[in-house]
Order: sequence, then C-alpha cells, then structure tokens
Amino acid sequence: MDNLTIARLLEETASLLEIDAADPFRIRSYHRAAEAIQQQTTQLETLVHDPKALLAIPGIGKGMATNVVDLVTTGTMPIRAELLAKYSPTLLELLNLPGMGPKTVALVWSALGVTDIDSLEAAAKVGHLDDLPRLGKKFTDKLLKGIQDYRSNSSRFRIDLAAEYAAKISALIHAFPGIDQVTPAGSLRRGRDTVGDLDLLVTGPACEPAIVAAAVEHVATLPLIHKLLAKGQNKVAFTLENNLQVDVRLLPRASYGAALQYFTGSKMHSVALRQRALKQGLTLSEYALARLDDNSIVAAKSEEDIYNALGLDYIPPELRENSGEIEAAESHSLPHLITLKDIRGDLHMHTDATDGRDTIRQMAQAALDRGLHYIAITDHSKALAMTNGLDDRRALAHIQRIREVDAEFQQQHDGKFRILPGIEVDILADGSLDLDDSTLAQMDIVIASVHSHFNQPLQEMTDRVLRAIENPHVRILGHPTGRLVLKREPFAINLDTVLRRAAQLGVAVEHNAHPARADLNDLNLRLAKQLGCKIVVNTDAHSTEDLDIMRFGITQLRRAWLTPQDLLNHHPTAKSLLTHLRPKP
DNA sequence: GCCGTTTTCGGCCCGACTGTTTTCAGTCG
Repeated sequence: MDNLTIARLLEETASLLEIDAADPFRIRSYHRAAEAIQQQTTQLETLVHDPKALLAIPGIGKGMATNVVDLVTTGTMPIRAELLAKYSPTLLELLNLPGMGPKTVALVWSALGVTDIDSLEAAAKVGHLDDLPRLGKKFTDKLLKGIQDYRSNSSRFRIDLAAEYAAKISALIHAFPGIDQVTPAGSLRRGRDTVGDLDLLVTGPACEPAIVAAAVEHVATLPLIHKLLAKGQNKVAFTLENNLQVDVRLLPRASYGAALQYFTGSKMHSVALRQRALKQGLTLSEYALARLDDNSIVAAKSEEDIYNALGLDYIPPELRENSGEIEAAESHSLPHLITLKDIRGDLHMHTDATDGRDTIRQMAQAALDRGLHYIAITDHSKALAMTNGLDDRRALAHIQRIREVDAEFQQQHDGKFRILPGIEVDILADGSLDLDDSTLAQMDIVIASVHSHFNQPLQEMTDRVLRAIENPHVRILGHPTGRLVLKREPFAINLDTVLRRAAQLGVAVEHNAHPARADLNDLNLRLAKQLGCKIVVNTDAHSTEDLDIMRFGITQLRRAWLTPQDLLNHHPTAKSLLTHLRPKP
C-alpha cells in the first residue's frame, strides 16, 4: 500500500469521524497525519517493522503508528472498519457539496436516511430538507444547484490556465479607482501544479474599511461572473463560466503582509504559524500579528516583518506546506532556492523538422533573447510517425543543419551561445530504441522517452525503461513517469528502481517544465535528489513562445526545495554542462 | 489522537459569511 493510499484512508476516516461527531481534536490529528504521510518520500510500507521511523514523522504518535501498521498489513484498521459498519462510504461524497459539512451530512442521514448524492437530491426536490432544523428553502435551492455543478464539473485547474484567468480578473478589478494592487495568493502563489480556486488579495486606498463597500460592489458586479457565491464587508466569492471559483478579499494596505500570509496558506502552514505565535504571547490573523495582552500590533505590513517577528527567516511561498520549512526558517537553514535566472540552458525542444512550429534558427534566437547560453535541438525519432519523426538518414541530415546554425551563432556571439545537436528517441515496447547506435553517437544530447504502449504492467514498464537507459548513448531520461496533469493517469512504473539505476549510470532525469506535461511532481523530484540523480529541467518547446513556460518548471523545482546546484542546466556554458553529463561511450 | 522552553495532563488557530436564527451554529478558507 503506497503513501497516497494510506493518506487517503486516514483522510476518509477523519471525515467519517467528523460525521460521527467525534472529538474535533482527534479528528484533526487524523487530518494532520494524512497530510504528513503525503509528503514523505519514503514509502511507509517499508517502515512498518521500524516503529521509531514512523514515530519520527511529526504528527504520528503511538496510536497513529498502529493505524498505519494495520493499514499496511491488513488493508484496513479497527476505527475505520467500525465507522464503515455504521455509515455508508458514499456519505463522504456529500461533503464535496457546497454547504454540506459533517453536521449537515449526519443530520440528513439520521433524519431522512440519505446515503448518497442521488438520495439527497431526491429528498431536496420533494422539500424534505425544508422541515429540518437550520435548513430551509434557500439552503435547498443552493444545494440543488450545487449538485448540478458538482456533477458537471468538479475538477481542478492547471496552474498555467489559472494564472491566465487570474491576470484577466486582476486587470478588471484594477480598473476601479483607488486599487493599487491585486495579488494572486493561494495555491497559485504556492505554485501547486493545479489549483482548486483562485484567491486574489486586493489592496489600496479604496479598501479602507470606511469606503470599501464601493470596491466590493465593483468586484461583485464584474461582467465575467457566472454565479455570485458570497458578498460581505470585504470579501466576494464567485464562479466563472467554467466553474472556476474565485475568492477576492479587499483589505487595507496596512494589513497587506498579514493578509497575504493568511491568503497564501497553506492552511497547515498558517495553523502552525499561529500556534507558534501563541507560544510567544502573540496572535496572528489576516489583519496583523498582535500581542495577546494589549492587542498592540507587532507586524502587519509585509510578510517579511511577520516571519521575522516570529523569529523566522522569510519563507518562500512554494515551501509553505508545513513540511519542515518552519523549523528550517528558525535555524536559518532554508535552502537558497533556484530561480528562473539560474537556468542557463534548455536541452529539449522541437522544430518544424518534426512537430514543432519554428525553425532551428528561430528557436535559437528566441532562447538567446531569453538570456540562455545554450540549447539542444531534440526532434522526435521515426517511431512517432504522426510527428513526422526522423529516421536515421533524416536525423543525421538534421544535425548537420543544427551544426551549421550553431557555427553561425557562435561567430555572431563570440562563442557565447551554443546549439547542441540532439534527438528525443523513442523507447519501444521491448525497451530498445528506434534509431541506430551509430546515429545516436553523433548526438550531444540523447533523450529517451516512452511515447506509446502505456498500459503495460508495472514490472514490464519498469524493465522497459531500465533497459533503455542501459544504452550508453542515452544521457537523459525524458518524462520518466508519463504523468500528464489532469489528462491521463501516469503509466505505472517503479520510479524508485528507475531513479536508483539512473543515478548509478549517471543518466539525468528530466523535469518537463510544461504544466500539461510536467511528469515529476515535487515529491518525485525530492526523491530523485535524495537518490543522487542528476536532474535537468527542460521546456520541451514546440514553438518559440513555449520557451516562456520554463518559469512553471522552476516553480515545481522550488517546491521540491531544489537549489541551482541540483540542476544540470544551471551550468554556465555548454562545455561545462557536457562534462557533467554521462560520458559518451 | 498528538504533543511538551508551562512534558504524562490539558491544551489544541482565527475570522468571515450564510441562513434562519432573535444570539448562533455550521461551513469555509
């Protein structure tokens, strides 16, 4: 049983305990344990015989360790079995509906015998909910709409798309006089690869409490609002046509830091900060960090002020997951995270020779314009017929052209910019590559990627990739997990085994910067670093503007606590890069 | 159920909004 499954089962148990009206603090410990387990890079099932290792995880005590051992060895645990005997597991789905919390779920279950969304909808339609305490016609109407929305669309949004919407809405809000700043917060600012909703923090003179009503009204009447969910004194929530939820909070400039901290989260990080504040005789809210005794404000204007006042170094948003960053900030040992300008090269891109849009020259110029020092042109090989993939003859002709353009650019720029000849070669079903070794020998950069036959069993898939990287010409393993965000399940591969072998062989693993193709998440990246893998971040650009998506890749690397030195393409020149790649045979 | 610069008990983050309430419980982030 993998960590994600263990975490999910604990999370479910927490929800069942909530419906069961158990001790709220006991419930929270289940949530905390689930959260902590999700962030472990070591698989817990390998630790069940080592109680000390389990207990070392913050949030896991004696009781929870027993639960984990039970889950791994028997597939369930006593408390879960007990709750499931009482409640139907389909009740849990009701919690996803707006306005339905554990108390209300328990109420409709006990009073009306509702067990799932269908029976809830039926009960609501005939007006049974109206008779229950606390509920009424308005609640019922809202719920019925909520059920419709939930059925039609309940997914998360990719970060690059969410960022576009955020920019669009920000511009509209900004048009109101007296608004200085619209800052995206929430999981968008933390750089999660998908976001559930948009959080926008609005500040400026128009947000002062006495006059904020006008600005709130402006936001609540934006033309792109599909449905207004809530409107209060300084808060507006609505959905867009595509069902993306947007939460806007308008707060005075003096509270900017506190507000941004609060609105950025993550929730667990904020809770931990607030607990820390209490221990220091302080209290933290979205308005300020203040003293408990006389309410005097200690810090509020900037996030830096708040962190510092709590005895912490500033913590970058990407690290705010309550997974050790607060302890590191306290001991001044936060890593110097990688930034976009640390990246000097991009080793994976396509041209019009295969399925790219632009020429070698155009790609090179675009990379140069973006401050890169070197690139590799790595078009597809012949197995990908639909991309017009290159066979051996065309591949050799192509790298000849690459060399010509490289010579041209070197002359123009004093040898300060290099274009490396490369290929993205396909790993066939049996683990062999679809081009001759003699062709690959001509390439500086050989990326081996799986593009087809994703549905093989785990062991076969793993063996296939393992065999491919044994080929001494392969220098980079492309999309190692095949994980395509929100599009397709990852192909099953034993990533641990593959990363270990890649580390031994000196084969680099690629982190694809494109949010739609990003296949190593922050956890995978942390594992890769732990195992001593070389890591490279590439855009896999198919057009010149695709090169800009590097910033999304960087965000994921930051979430994995990576520094510039952890990345191969932080090397300043193509020459130094090549010496750090797997040596050519 | 976890945890300890107040360590084996007694705490456990903070505030806004909604609906159906005349003072608040539940939900949400």
